[in-house]
Amino acid sequence: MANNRDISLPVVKRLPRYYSNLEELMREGVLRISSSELAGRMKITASQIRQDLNHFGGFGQQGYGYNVSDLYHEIGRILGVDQRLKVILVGVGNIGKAIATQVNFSKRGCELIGLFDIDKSVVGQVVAGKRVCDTSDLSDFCIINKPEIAILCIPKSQAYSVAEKLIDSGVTSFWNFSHFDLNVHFDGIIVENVHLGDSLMTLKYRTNNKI
Amino acid sequence: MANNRDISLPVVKRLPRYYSNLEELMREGVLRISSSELAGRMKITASQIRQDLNHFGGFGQQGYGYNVSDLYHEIGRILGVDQRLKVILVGVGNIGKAIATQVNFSKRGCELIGLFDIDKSVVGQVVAGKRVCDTSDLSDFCIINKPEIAILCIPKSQAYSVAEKLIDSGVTSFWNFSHFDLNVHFDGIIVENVHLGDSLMTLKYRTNNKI
DNA sequence: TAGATTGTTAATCGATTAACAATC
DNA sequence: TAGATTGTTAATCGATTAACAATC
Repeated sequence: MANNRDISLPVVKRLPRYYSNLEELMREGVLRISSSELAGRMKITASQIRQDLNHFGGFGQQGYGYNVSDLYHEIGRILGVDQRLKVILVGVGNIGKAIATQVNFSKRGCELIGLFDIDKSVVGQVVAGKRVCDTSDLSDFCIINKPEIAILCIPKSQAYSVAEKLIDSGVTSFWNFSHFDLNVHFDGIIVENVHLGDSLMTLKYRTNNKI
Repeated sequence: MANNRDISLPVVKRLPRYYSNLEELMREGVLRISSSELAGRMKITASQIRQDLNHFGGFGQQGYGYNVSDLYHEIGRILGVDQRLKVILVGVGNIGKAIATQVNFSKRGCELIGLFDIDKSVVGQVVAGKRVCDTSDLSDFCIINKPEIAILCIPKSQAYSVAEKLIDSGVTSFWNFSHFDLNVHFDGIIVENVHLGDSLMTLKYRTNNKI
């Protein structure tokens, strides 16, 4: 079994997909599954499934396959679904509001502990059961509450100064919905980008060129 | 110059990033740039930039580099920013509303021509300047108006039947925000997935394991 | 035991990086 | 012309797939 640090990003990105497929199988009442059956369902190869899982340990049994419930819980553990990582969200506009209310944080081992906006007309509003705070309180809040993850739903123009503040206050991980390239401007941080505009343009290109 | 069909997905996914970096350079008034300067800005290699661009043609000049404005417009043309691809959105909940109002469709060569929801209390509302229609009108609308792209912001449980209807009515491309695996259930369609939950879990794993 | 299927090593494939001749 | 930098080919790296011995 490899050290978790050695796991490549493509493997990590597939873990949530395994997890939700196993959840589905549990709901269907399936007790065991072979790598090739699961591969058929997910339209990937059985080899890849066995390779991926064996990065984390031997969860299967020769001649039998994998116990669905066991594997589901193992992957849940790997993904830390029963953690309680503290998350804050900055920028409670359309997207921010949607993320705050729509994403099931607790199911994924996160806890949304603060919402921030710079706009005085938004500050004080209650979103997802929480009062939106003023961005000027951001640093103090982070130093006291030590959130691990910040969600950025702010305009590109504000991203640099907000990220700088957050990094100075100890935040290292960003779920970045802003159109700003955090990795280019800061070192040693962890970033997942959700660049909606880029995603749409990629889709458009593929639509035009049938790929 | 390769046929557009031969362009690999990793290359296609980088195009929007080149585009927005060139836009930025234009704003800064930079007239020319070498592959290594651009590489420095984007934290990628100059080799990759030259490889990527040469899939589409020789846009540079030996000893000089690339003309920023020319390259910007070439990539815009490749991405089809002055097209008017017809897009519909199904599921006007939190996320759907945010996408409809926040994404700049016209800037990206798209036109949002219809919004649909199954919930009677949402039907009739005006979102992004458009009246939300009933999902029961979806097939007729698509047969008449022939949208190329559908945005799915619906629950997993509704995804199969909605996608089937859309495919039967001629839609081939999906911007999929639902937690449903379209590619597994339908062949020959083009899908860009935005699985927010998966993205958050990936970020969490990376945060826990510092990768 | 025989059959099935894993865990793991080896082969292949594809993407990225390096090198350099072409050329502006 | 000399210097710079591209376009393109070759080398490397990493991820995926195939194969098979181990074993339940």
